[in-house]
Amino acid sequence: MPELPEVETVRAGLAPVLEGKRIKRLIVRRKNLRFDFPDNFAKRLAGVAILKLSRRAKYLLLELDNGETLLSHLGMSGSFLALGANETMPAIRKTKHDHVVFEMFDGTSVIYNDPRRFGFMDLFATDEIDKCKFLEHLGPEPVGNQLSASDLKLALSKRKAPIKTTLLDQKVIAGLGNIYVCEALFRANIHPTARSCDLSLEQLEVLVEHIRQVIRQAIEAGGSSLNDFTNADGDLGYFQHSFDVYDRVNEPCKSDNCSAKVERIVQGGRSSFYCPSCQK
DNA sequence: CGTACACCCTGGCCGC
DNA sequence: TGCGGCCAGGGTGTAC
Repeated sequence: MPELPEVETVRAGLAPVLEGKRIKRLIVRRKNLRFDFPDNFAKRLAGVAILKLSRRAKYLLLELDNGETLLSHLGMSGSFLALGANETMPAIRKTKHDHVVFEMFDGTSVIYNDPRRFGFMDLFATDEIDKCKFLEHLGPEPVGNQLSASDLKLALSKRKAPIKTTLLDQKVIAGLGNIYVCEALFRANIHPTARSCDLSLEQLEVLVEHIRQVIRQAIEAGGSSLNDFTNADGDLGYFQHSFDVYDRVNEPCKSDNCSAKVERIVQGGRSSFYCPSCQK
């Protein structure tokens, strides 16, 4: 489900609920999600305070006051819901895949739900979190000033694979997923099958600017809700209404003076949506 | 090292 | 109403 903007939306929603608060009890209803939970997971978190919520790529990081950091990945279908002390579970909500519940001393609960169980949670020493196996090879964040067209040019120089699949590689840019790669390539007028190494520095400058822009706009919109993505308050994002190409096969291109229809191809087993007229 | 592909898992939707 | 096939926001392991 979630790409960078959705994870950032979750982080922003959970921060006021969890930062500075202490965990009373952790309920873990399965022994594993994608991977086994770390040893004594619930026991290690009971009584621990959460200092700070941050995000790296598509990872949510909860810095704890015991010297450890809880790293959480939402996979394709993970979501967190915060329930205040006096709030009750929405009646229509499906609870079958509520796998982890954080019960806080102040009475709030934070529930992790993940039908497909591609998500996972792990614990690492806070001072080594950047070197943990999940984060150590990540490329630059797309927003902020770490991503430059010249660095990207170098990273792509020996890549003959299509730009679409290369941009999904988290070692190249961290946090992009299928939706925002499709959208950024459309805005930059770059065809998804273009060979990565063939793109000029000028094209990459345009691409980098559009990646930054689309990610920022999606964060402002609270992410994209395709089927059921909601933020920590249970609300839907609305960036899906702004898609130019994603999931719009056979619908008209949104560019002025373009009469083409959006097409879909499969690359690396994933759908790519693009305008055959605007993207070269 | 780069690339292609199967696979992990559940659920929604579509055609029959 | 049921069933098979296909699709889905991600990442990893393997073979070449």
